[in-house]
Amino acid sequence: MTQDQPTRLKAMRQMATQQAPTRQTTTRQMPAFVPCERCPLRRKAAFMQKDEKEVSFINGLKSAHLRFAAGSQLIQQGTEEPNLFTLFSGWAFRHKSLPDGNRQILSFLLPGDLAGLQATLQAEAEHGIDALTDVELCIFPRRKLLDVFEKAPALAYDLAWLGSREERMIDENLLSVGQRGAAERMVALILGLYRRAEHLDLVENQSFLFPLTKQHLADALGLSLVHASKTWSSLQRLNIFTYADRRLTLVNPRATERIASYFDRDWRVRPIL
Amino acid sequence: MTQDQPTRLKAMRQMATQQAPTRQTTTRQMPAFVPCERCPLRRKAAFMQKDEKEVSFINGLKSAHLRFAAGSQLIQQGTEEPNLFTLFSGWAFRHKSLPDGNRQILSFLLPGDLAGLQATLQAEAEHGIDALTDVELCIFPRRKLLDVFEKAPALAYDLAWLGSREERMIDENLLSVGQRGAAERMVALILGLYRRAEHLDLVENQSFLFPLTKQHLADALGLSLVHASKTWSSLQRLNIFTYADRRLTLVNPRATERIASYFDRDWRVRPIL
DNA sequence: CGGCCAATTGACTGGCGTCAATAGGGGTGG
DNA sequence: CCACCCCTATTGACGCCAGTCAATTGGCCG
Repeated sequence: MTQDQPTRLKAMRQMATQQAPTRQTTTRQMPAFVPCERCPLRRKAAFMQKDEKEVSFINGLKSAHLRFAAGSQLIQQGTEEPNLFTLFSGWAFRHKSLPDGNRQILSFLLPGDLAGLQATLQAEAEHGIDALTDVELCIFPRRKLLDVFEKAPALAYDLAWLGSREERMIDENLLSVGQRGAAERMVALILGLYRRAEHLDLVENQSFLFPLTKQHLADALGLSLVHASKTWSSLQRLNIFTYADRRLTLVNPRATERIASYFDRDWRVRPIL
Repeated sequence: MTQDQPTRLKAMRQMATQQAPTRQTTTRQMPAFVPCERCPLRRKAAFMQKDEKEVSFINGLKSAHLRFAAGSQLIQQGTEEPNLFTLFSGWAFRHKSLPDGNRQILSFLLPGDLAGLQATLQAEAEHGIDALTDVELCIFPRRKLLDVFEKAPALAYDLAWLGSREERMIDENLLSVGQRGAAERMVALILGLYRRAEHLDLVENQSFLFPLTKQHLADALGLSLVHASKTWSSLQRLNIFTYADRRLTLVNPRATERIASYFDRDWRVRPIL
C-alpha cells in the first residue's frame, strides 16, 4: 500500500513451492478401487451409518479412487475442476493466494471431509487444495451433482450440511486470525486438529500425527515463518505440548483449551459421501 | 496467553453494545406482508428469474415479513434459531465473539442474501447476526427445509449454491485479515461492499450508502478501533474515497482495485429465496 | 562431500495496539 | 434554550508484538 513495489518478497517461497510436485508431475499411482459398500472409513463411529441402498447409490457416483503424493496440487486456484472428492486417507489443505505470493491456508482436510463443493457449485475454483501427506481420494464427477439433488434428496441435504460445517470451521479460523494473539491462535489451531483427529480415532495417548511444517502453520495463522517458529518453541517451553517423530502430544488438552478460549463444537456424527 | 486475567478490556465496549436494543426490546413493527410474487427485490437483474410455480412455492415457505430497527440482534450467538431469512432490505452482519468480548465480524449481508443457513442446518447458531441499518426480513421456518429438499430439488440446489457463495466470501475475508496490511485490508473490504451494492443498483455516481461505524470496520478487519480510524483517515488523505452523509464515494474504483490486489469475483445472476 | 531445504535464533525495525485527552452530534430534561 | 450526558470519532504519545534480515544448524539426497 504505502510501498507498492518492494512487496514482501515471501513470493520467493511461493516460487519454490510452485516447482514442487504439481498434479501432472505427481506420482499418481493406481490403488485398488474401494467400493463404498466396503469402505472402512465410513464405518467409523464419527460418521452417519447409511442403509445399503444409499451407500450403493453413493458408490454409483464414485468414478475413481486415486492416490497422490504429499505436496501434490489436488485442485489448482483459478482452474475449472470437474470433480469433487472425499478425502479417503491423509491430510490436505485449502488455500488462497494474493498476487504477491502471500498465501493463506483456509482450512485443513482430514479423512472423510468433502472437498471441492464451493468450486463445484461455482464455475471455477477460487482456491487451491494441496496434499499435506500422501492421500487417497474418492472422486465424484460434478456433473452428477444435479442428479443427487433430484434423485436423492437426503443425500443432497447431507451435501449442504457438509458445506455448512465447512463454513463453520472457516468462521472459527477467521475469528482466530482476527482476534487472538499469536500463541492463542496457534494453540487453537492445534486443538482443533487434535479434536478432529481424536474423533476419527487417530489419537493415541494424547498424541497424533502432525504433518504441518512451520510454513504451513505460518500461512494458516497469518504469521511470518519466523514468528510462527518462535511461537511454536515458546509453547513447547511452556510445556503445552511435545513434538517428536512428526507426532504431537498434548500435555493437558482440557487445561489447554482454557488457555486458548477454545470451545468444543458439537461432535455429532456427520454424513460422509 | 502470556497474561491471562488482564485481558484486553475491549469487553467494556461489548457490555455497552449488549444493552443496546436486543431482539425483545426492539421495535418490531409490522410491515405489510410482501408476497414473493410481487417482490420488487427479486425482479432485479442481479437475481435469477424463476417461473411462477417456483416463486409461489417459495411464497408458501415464507411465514412472515418483519421489520427490525438498526442495532437489533436478529440471531443471537449460542441460541437455537427456528428460522432462516432473506434480507429484504437494509444491511446486517454476522459476527462471532471470544469470551473476552473481542468480536470478529465474519461477513456482511445485503438485500437478497440468505442468512441462518449454517445455524439452520446445525442445531444452534455459533454466531450472531445484527442489523446494521433498519431491516426487513422474509422469514422461513427451518422445519420446512426438508420439504424443500424433497419437493423442490432445484430450490435445494439454489440453497446449497447460496451457502457456497457465502463461504467464498468468508474465504476472501480470511485471506484479507491473514495476509493484507491494514490499508489494503480496508480498501478490499470497501471495494467488496461497493461491488455488491453496485450489483444491486445501489450505487450512484460511484457513491453508496456506507453504514458501518469505525468499530464495525475494526471488528471486520481485525484491527483496533483507533488504528482503523487512523487507516480510514489516511485513505481519505490519499484521495481513495470521500465520505459524507453516511455515503461513501470511490474516487477511482478500478485504480483502487489494483492498490488492494482486489479481484472481481464472477457476478453471474444468483438465486434468491 | 556439497547442495538444498526446513528450522532455529538473535538483532533490529516497524506496524499496530493501548492509553488518554479532546471534539462534536444528538437526545433529554431542567 | 441551554446544560449535560452518552456515544462516536479523532489525534498524539508511547510501547509491544510481530515482521524482516541474516547467520547458523542439521537432515536428506545425489
